[in-house]
Amino acid sequence: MIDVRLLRQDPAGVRASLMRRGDPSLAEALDAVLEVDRGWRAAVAEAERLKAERNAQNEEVARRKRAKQPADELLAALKESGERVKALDAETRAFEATLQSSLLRIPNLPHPAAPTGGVEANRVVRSWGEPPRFEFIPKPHWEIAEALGLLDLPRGAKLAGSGFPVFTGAGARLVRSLANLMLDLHTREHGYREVAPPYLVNRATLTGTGQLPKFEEDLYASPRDDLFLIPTAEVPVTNLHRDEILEGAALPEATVAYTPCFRREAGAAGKDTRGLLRVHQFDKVELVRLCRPEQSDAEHALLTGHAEAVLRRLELPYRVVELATGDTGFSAARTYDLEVWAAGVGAWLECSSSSSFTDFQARRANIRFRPAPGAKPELVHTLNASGVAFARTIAALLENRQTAEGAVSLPQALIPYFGADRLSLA
RNA sequence: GGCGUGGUGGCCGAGUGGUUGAAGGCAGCGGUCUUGAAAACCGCCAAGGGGGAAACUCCUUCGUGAGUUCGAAUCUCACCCACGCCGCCA
Repeated sequence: MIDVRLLRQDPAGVRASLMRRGDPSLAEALDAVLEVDRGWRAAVAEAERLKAERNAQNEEVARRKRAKQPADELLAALKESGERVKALDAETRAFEATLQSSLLRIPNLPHPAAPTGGVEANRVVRSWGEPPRFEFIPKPHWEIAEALGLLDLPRGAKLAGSGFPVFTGAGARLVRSLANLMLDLHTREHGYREVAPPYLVNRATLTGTGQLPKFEEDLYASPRDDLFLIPTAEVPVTNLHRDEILEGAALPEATVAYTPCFRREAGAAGKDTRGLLRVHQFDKVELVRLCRPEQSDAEHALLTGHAEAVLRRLELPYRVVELATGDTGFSAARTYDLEVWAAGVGAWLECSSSSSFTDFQARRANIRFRPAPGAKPELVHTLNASGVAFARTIAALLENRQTAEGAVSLPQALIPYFGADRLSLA
């Protein structure tokens, strides 16, 4: 959620910043918020005035009762003003509800340094590794996986529908070894605390990180229980400290979680969806950091580096793309995507998204910290990055490291986890 | 899923309609005493939000929401959560 006080203080500045996202409808949304806010403030001021008046009268009533004096005329006046207070309270609540629901649908303000524009303005900020060269035409991962018995897409479709892959045999073992490799890397070398959170969460949790109320249709839900399957571990992990005040000394806080992710990806059928390119369920190791506001830019760089370390460890060539304002997600102020090269499909695949959310999620989730003992609480800044998503990483791994004989050689770092140096038929 | 009990300040725990924002205890902070510490004794001490340079001041808060009432921690309803027992289940 954006800061209402900032909006009151500098409506033009907020508007200009939001407009960098390139969505004209945001201007109207902002006007609506400002108008509701004016009404709200007027109602609150009037209600406060009336209540103060009534408090004084009530005290007098209590005093007279103790003194056994009559207070009939005061009671009559109180009854009358009570009606007005009730009406004003209802009005205030209505304003509040409207204000809240409008604000919850306005995206974060872009980071000043983020490039302005749509996807065409995204820029590659660095890259690592060389795309492999082959003496043969490299196959796409779904062919490799089928030949080696790593993946059973038809049976996944039978169980749940297309986009729900079944990893089989060495494929399942590969998933497990990747999870261990990534978790060990982040916990032992990058200092993250590991958690295993719920995969179903409530509305408050999804509102905290920004998926609700605006993107309910992207989520799988259990309506009877009013619970939703997490689209990313960011949701439960960031919300661990919802409605809490952290000690300043506890920041920055770094948490890692390995979970499946469930995404409806509605209307995404067709191109770019074959094999593991776009699925409804995939595993991901997620990194979440909470920090002081002044730390968040440095934390963002550090976090992105932690995600990159996974791809380096897996010896997968990748590039880092800084997203332009129009391509940046709803809650994020700035995002770097990590795109891994996949030789079989001949494309850069997004396998991690590293974002800084400034205080946007913290305000929604009410996550604060105490800058110093005894000081007033302030909102933290939240950041997260995939470290990394499995499906596309596995696709890249199979495609880049396939051999002429139809096997797949594994990167050094993965061998001890997997227990063999290659995936092959034998 | 059924029945029951309960949710009060950092913690424990009083409190069934009017100085209760909340007794008492513990913890914490300051002091007396002591070579130092402990013990004992005395004093202070809820949180969050708004305004203010500050002194200070206003608002909100007794699980959440709604209701009754001039007035609610206290009465009514709904919901959430915790614990116990039964049932079911990996």
